[in-house]
Amino acid sequence: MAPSVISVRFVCGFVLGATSGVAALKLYLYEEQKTDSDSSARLIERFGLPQSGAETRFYVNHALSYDQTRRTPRWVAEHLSAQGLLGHADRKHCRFRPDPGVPELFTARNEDYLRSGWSRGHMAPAGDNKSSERAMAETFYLSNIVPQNYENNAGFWNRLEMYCRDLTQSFSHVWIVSGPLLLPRTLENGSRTVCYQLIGKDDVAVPTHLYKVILAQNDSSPDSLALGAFVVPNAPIGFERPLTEFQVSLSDLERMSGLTFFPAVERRERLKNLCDVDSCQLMDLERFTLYISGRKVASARTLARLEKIMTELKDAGVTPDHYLSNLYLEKKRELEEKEEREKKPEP
DNA sequence: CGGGGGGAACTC
DNA sequence: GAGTTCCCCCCG
Repeated sequence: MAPSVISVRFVCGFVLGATSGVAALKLYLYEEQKTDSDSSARLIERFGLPQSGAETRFYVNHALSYDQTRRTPRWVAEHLSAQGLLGHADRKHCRFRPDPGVPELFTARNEDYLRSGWSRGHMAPAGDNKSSERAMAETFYLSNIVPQNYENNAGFWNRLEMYCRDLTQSFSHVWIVSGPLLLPRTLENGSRTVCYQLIGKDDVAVPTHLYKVILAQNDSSPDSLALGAFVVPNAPIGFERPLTEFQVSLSDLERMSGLTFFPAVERRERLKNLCDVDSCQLMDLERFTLYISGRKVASARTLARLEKIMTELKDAGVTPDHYLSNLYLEKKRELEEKEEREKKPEP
């Protein structure tokens, strides 16, 4: 079958200097002051003022603001705790689908992503919602999804999400805000320019970067909050790159994103650096490979598949640890019984 | 854990 | 016949 023709579209724009922003702020303040005592203020909104659809949307276990222009979220917020991560909801029972709460005119569709060269990357991860089938299903709404590099999604970003879940072992509460960024770059002529790809008939914007803000708190010292902000390019990132390489200051991320994170936190100047009070270390290659192999062993359905997983692990130069070895032996017994049963009732 | 794809079965 | 859904396969 011939490969289908894929139209690739890009959006480019210039980033204005900071001075115009200051001017706009002054004008805004002036207008607001003037219209406060002006009855004609009502006339301007007789037929309503434009709506952006950026209001906060609440789901079982996450909340987000949707960007109707980019067909992606602006931000997605969630709260993690050790207790809340327990459960057995299975992503195999979930399907990516348009968010029924987003107007059809502005929603992304699966066809936009399929064969686009980009994967559908969760912002609130499915793996954070094993406690509830509904909560997990809602994370598969395309309002929670951005076009993400395959290797990044399955690799570095995946390990970052695992690290966030691990934090619930050290902290009572972990709040996370994740989202896409469309960052400018400097062209050869020196101009600061935003340029990003659009995919599908709905022109879903491919972010240049992804961000994650992590806020952690312990019940034992609730006044002591630790925060880390990270900006990750939407591209493959190898195991040799530490998470700390991608850490940025909160204010820098706020400048980039136009968002104010955790506005209700008092005394922000007293926030501790997460990477000072915690390792901020992602899984290394060996541990990650062992973990992935464990998941594959658990889901193996034939002995042939099971043996292939172990062979590939050996070829990768990784020795199974006790956990994986036991998992393998249990699975082997289970599959041997199963395949024996399937042979017997032959008519 | 994070993502794909194809095909059978089903519906209209 | 086209579209949808589910199941099972695969990959890093």
